[in-house]
Amino acid sequence: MDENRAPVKRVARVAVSGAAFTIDKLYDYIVPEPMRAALRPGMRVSVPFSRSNRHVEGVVMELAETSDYEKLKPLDCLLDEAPVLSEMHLMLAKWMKSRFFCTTFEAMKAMLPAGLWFKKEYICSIADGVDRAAAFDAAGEDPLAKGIIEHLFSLGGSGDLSQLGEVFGDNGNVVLKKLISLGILKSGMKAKRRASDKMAEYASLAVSCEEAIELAENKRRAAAQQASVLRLLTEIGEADTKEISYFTGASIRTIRTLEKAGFIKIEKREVFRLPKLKKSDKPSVVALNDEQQAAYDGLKGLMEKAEAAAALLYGVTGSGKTSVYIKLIKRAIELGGQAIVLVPEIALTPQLMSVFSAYFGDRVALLHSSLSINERYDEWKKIRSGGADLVVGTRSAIFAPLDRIRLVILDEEQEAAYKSENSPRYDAKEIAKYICVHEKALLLLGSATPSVESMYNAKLGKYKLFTINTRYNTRALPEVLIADMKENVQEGGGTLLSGVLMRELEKNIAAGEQTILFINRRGANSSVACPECGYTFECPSCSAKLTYHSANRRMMCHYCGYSQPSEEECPECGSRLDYIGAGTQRVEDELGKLFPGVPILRMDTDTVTAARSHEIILNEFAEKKIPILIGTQMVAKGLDFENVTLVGVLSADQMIYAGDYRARERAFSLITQVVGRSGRGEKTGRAVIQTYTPENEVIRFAARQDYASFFESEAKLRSVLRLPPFSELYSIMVTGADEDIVLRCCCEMKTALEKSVTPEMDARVLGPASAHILKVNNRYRYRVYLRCAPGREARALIAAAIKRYSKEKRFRGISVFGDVDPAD
DNA sequence: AGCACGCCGACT
DNA sequence: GTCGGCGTGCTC
Repeated sequence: MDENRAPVKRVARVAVSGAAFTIDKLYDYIVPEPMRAALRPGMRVSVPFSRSNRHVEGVVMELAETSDYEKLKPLDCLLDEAPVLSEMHLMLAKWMKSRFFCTTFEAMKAMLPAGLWFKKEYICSIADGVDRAAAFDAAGEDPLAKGIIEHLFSLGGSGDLSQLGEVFGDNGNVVLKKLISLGILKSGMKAKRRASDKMAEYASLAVSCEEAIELAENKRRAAAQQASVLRLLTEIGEADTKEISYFTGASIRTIRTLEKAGFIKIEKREVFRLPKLKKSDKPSVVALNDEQQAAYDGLKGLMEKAEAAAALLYGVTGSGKTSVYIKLIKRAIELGGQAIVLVPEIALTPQLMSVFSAYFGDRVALLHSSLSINERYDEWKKIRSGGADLVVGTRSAIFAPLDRIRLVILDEEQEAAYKSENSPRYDAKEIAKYICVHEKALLLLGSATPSVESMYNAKLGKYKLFTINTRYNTRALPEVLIADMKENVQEGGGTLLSGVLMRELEKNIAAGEQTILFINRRGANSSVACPECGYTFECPSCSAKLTYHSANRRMMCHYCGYSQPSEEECPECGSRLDYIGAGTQRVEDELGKLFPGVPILRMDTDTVTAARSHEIILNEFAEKKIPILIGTQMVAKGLDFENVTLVGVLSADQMIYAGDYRARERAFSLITQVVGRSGRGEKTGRAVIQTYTPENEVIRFAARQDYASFFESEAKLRSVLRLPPFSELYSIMVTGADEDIVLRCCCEMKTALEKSVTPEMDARVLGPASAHILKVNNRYRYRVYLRCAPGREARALIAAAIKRYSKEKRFRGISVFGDVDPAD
């Protein structure tokens, strides 16, 4: 042991979960003597907090010595044996607090798997020293009280409080309180981990192979099963006892007998419930073409320097960025490092996932949203114990507990999915930058249509730019037709499918080739409207329309989760309602009429369920050669079908003109990708883009797959409008039940901000503007924006404003949140 | 946020 | 008298 270690510190500085943003800071606690030796920063502890000394969770950020012990409380207990967060992650949490306006604890909570957290169970039990007679005596004639006491005794003295509430109803709670005040019952709390460690027993031979074989041969018929266990173990060395019993038919008891006899030994070991991976084909050697090789060489050079670096890999669709990633990851591992690969949404990139597992085998850990709590927890443990060199996952995988990170890759870096839409609203790209700077690692952003911000940084030289221009196998770009929907309507056609698209569809069906029709998400949700009077169903507590979900045949509110059964008739005029939405389903209907008998596959939130995943639908599409696939965003990415020679974008306009300043960028990216889907096999593809504004340059650039021109035009526009990356945009959202108070608070905050900005910040305060959905859960939502030059001062101003206005007495009942570069 | 403390009105 | 309403202030 290290004799010269610094003296054990007596004070722990803790980030607590009970503290809101306004009062969030590190709170000091005395570490009781017996815990001092074991306590280290990064461990979770339970501490008494506030006047009531309620027990809250916290994370020890640092250890210290301090002189005024008198006012400190001692911490209750340690919740971990070893730190769950590294020094780097603790620093990251502090930085996230200032960057994303969350508490330090919230930031750390986002870093750890849910399975690691404790679920508090409130229990109620018979008080010490109270026997049956005394308890029933106290209950008197109250049947409810008698029932509760009887129930508790039948449970062995204590029960879950919420369960008791369910069994005995609201009056039960009143009686419980009374019994507690009489001292008959006591309430308590039990902490339980959300995920448990799964243990398995492994058996192996305790004797040599030769002895085991001899033993097995000398066994009598009656002990045939014992013999087969021994034989199996001589062959495979060791195995899970459950598996042994499965393969040999021997019971666990038989195996135990062998252990008692000393022939085998059994040990308990932790096992990881890992998500099963589809084994893909054996990996071939990655061969790079000249451009790929050049990019790889440059990136490798950056990585080997072991200095923080950032690079943008701009490679057109189908240019083989993945091959470059794989070689780079291999190199990072050779250097003794580890890598993280982030993908925007795991469901959309199954191919990528299986490619990585084929190359890196079980040294890959997967972290994504569709893992169960237990699987996720186990993957996290596997990573922490050094069992993975490569972590592949969605946004939160950036927090993977690796300790030798050399490379972080963000694939499709322009995707909005990298920004968290719930608190803490962090941006995985920002986190990746922070981590790479601190770990002296290489950050690699990859995209076929880089975000304006990233390309701008590349042009400034902040990111090193690598370009791959040639498509793999040098396939030709698809031929793009732009269908003017204005003409279509004048000619008496519908508003969904243009004549151009119809003719191309006909050709494709006749040729036995496949078509993908893309409809964007907005409008694909079917809000219910009366065809006669136009009545729509609204959520009673939000200013949002209810949407129909065919899975449960209910109308639901996306914002608060309210739902009601669907109705047959319009409550206003009594006419029959139809539940065919405006989106994919309507297109499917129309196509069904136009091409009777032609199979059509639909992929949207309605048809994609747990049992029928994306993958299953896509396999069906590929294998059965179904002529037409209609879908939302989901069909736009990562799919590669040889027989698809026609792609249709049904309404390009909705994407371009709806929403925030990034709508054009998103539309360009999406259309470019969709068009790129066509003709990935031998045959050249075609694409049809339907629009009411064929002269729109976003559409023209996307049709030509002309990123360079798009970037130039968009960058100029942003520069003129002083939008990111030429400025920074912050939003402060104020919510409250009283619309007047919310608005008054916003106005006052705006004036205050205008006064406190300095000329150097070059700032403008905008708003107040109502949020995209004004009312959610009966709370009105308005925001004030601050647009200014990038810098720390602005963040401090925002943080101060949040603190000040959430405490302001005049604005009682409001909540204030801050957000950087808000997504809507 | 969440909880205790304290100061007022209604009621066994 | 006291139970409980909510306004106020604090959190190592």
